[in-house]
Amino acid sequence: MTKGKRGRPRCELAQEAILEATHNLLTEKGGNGVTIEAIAKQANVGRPTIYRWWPSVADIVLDVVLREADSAICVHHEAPFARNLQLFLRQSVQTLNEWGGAHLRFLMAHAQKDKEFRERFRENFTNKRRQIVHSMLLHATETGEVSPICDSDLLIDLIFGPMWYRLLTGHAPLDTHFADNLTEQLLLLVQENPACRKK
Amino acid sequence: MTKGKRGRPRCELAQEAILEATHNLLTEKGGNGVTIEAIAKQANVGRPTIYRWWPSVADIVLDVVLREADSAICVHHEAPFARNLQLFLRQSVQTLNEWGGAHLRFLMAHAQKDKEFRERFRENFTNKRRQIVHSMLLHATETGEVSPICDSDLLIDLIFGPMWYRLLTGHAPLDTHFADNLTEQLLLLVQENPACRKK
Amino acid sequence: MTKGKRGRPRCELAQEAILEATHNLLTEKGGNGVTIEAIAKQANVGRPTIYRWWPSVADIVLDVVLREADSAICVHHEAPFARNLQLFLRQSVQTLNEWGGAHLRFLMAHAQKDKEFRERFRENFTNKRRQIVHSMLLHATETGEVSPICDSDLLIDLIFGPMWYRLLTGHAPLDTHFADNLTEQLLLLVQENPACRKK
Amino acid sequence: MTKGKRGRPRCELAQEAILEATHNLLTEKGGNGVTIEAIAKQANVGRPTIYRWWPSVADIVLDVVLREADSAICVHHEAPFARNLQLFLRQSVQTLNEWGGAHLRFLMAHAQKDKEFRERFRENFTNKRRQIVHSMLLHATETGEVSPICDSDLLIDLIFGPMWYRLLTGHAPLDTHFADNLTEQLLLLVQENPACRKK
DNA sequence: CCGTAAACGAGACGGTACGTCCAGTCTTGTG
DNA sequence: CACAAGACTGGACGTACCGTCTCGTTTACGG
Repeated sequence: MTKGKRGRPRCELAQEAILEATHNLLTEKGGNGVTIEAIAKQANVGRPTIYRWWPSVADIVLDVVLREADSAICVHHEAPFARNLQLFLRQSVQTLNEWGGAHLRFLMAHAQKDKEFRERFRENFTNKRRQIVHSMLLHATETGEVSPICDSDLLIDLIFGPMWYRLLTGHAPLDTHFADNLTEQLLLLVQENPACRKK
Repeated sequence: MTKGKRGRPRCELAQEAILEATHNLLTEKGGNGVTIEAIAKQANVGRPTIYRWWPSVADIVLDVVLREADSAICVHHEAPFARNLQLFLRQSVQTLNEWGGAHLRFLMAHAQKDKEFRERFRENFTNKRRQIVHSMLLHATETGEVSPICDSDLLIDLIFGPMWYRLLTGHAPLDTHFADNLTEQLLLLVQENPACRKK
Repeated sequence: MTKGKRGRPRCELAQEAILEATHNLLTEKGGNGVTIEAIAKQANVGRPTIYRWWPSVADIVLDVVLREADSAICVHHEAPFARNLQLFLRQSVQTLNEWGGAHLRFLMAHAQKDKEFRERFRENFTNKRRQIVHSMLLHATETGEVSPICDSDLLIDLIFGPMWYRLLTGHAPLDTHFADNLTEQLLLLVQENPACRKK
Repeated sequence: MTKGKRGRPRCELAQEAILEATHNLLTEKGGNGVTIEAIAKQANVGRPTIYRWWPSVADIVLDVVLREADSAICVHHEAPFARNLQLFLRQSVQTLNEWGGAHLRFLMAHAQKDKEFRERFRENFTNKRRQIVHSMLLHATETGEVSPICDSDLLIDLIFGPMWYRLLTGHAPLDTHFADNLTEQLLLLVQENPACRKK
């Protein structure tokens, strides 16, 4: 007997509806309104159907974010590094303000409660985003735009850390001004940085 | 008619027990074990007694952290700024590793779900911590150790952001090595920083 | 175009497997283990296949019982009535103890929840069993072994009622001793019964 | 605040409401409508409140029946045994027809699925009812109205068995005619019964 | 020095959401 | 075209906590 696919194929409409319902609930009612029950109701779907494909609400939100984020990322290596970094930060900040803020705050909150999800989140989102920046840095090093990086991990922390920090605490706005100032400071560290050069 | 105080004075032992029980639950069972119910049981206290003094679990945790943090902060302005910054980061990192990690992760997670608590958290913890650094910077500016700061808010974000980021995502360790490297980079920004100087 | 048979011929093995699986589940796991899902899995059969032939689990169990019961019934009219009655009760009691108890308890329980099944159950099982006794009584009346029966329905209730009662409540064992004692009492009612004679 | 008393004193009111709601649901919608969820809704009660006091729906129904049954039992030992027996059967039959049928069918059905409940049911209902009859028989034996009973258990089975049997299968009506006929047959067994006398 | 009023433990209350089981239907690919 | 496999909607389950609300019972001030 061929092991192949038997049985009713999984209904993609259902998954689509679940993701969309989750997205809508997040943007409309914020993180507290995102419940398995509410999603199921909004998507006209049975609760067990949700559990068949996702282990928790947070994983659905993660899928929503990944799907949107994939289409949003655009880095042109041909452009100068300084411009690229500015663009990346501006885009990130803009996304957080437009729709992604509630999503990411929800994800990070859940990641603190569920150790296994924290790893999935890190693997599928955080590290992916870091790698984008890492490759940007590598490319800029080759072209000589930036000094050789001593501890690129720390540098990347300096890029994402402040954004997350502002997003989560809300002590100051996440605007273009912030993105540009951050860009400026980071460029200072990266260009003519004696601490890096010597290593 | 002197109204004065009638009735039984509030039992401070109860509050003490609640704070201690919360602390123990957090360190032993992690964030998920900290529920009003568990705290009440552990502290041998009725649940309403808790609600009488704190509006939510997170506020108890916040009190636990504030009490511990107050005793942990020690900044000596007489020391050189570079040394002070290093000390501050090392102490912060050490605290997060020893006991404070679970606490702060719990607080930040709850701050995402409860808007009003987010403000209390920001007011009583985040901003307090920022002010310490801010005054350090001001003092160092006066002594000429660091260049005049154009956007001290951003600079402070660059200090706390990476720490929170590592704490919450867990993608890399929060160790002395990290604290020292971060110190080094921050000092570069602060000393002879043309971007700041010119403004 | 010859009509002939198109498509896959229906598999009688499947129905066999379903009945056997149901029987096994009942005897092994008791009434709670008998679900459409479990039967389908045990019989290596799709659930819709079951629904094609039976409207509910109880109907499958009824079929299992009917099939077994048909082969178990053996009444010899030539024997004296007293002996026949004793044999019938002993056999019934023995069947309930050996395998049929779980089956009949399951059937009776379901009959209380599903009105339509209750009628099918009564028609195909209860009444069939009553008729066997009824014909026994009729034959015995003709031979003069028993007095003419005034209300044979009640008499038959007195035969089956106690058995069901013990089976369902479990307050006392269903053993040979019980069967013999019941036989004895019933014979008293049936032989030289003034209440019946006079009518 | 006049909406109703909340808090602890509602305790008894809640249980009252639960029992009444269960009773109403049973009589109106039959056994299938009796769900923990439906009861909770009908009684304006949280589901956990129900679980705090009863382990299952069947136990609630059992309480409903016990409460009603206690008030319905009336046996006058001064009356002659024959009259007493007739009264008992007539009352039992009447109760089953008026309201108790659905309740008892539900109880017996659940007793088949839940072994532990079966014991509670037997202990608190079945055996209680049997003891009433048992004491009636004992008293009648002392006064000489009935022959010494050889196997009173069996005799009691002959009283309750047919009633349950008719109730559960529904093959014949549970009316006064039935009660009187059953009384008549039982009296025959009990008076001048050689099978008993000789033992 | 005793009455009284606040704070206490205990825990029941109405609820919300959870994650699971199973029912019964529908859809597909295989033989 | 009957079948297995299995995904679908949906209803009820029993559990964990929530935040609110009495219950008596301390307990230390104020009359």
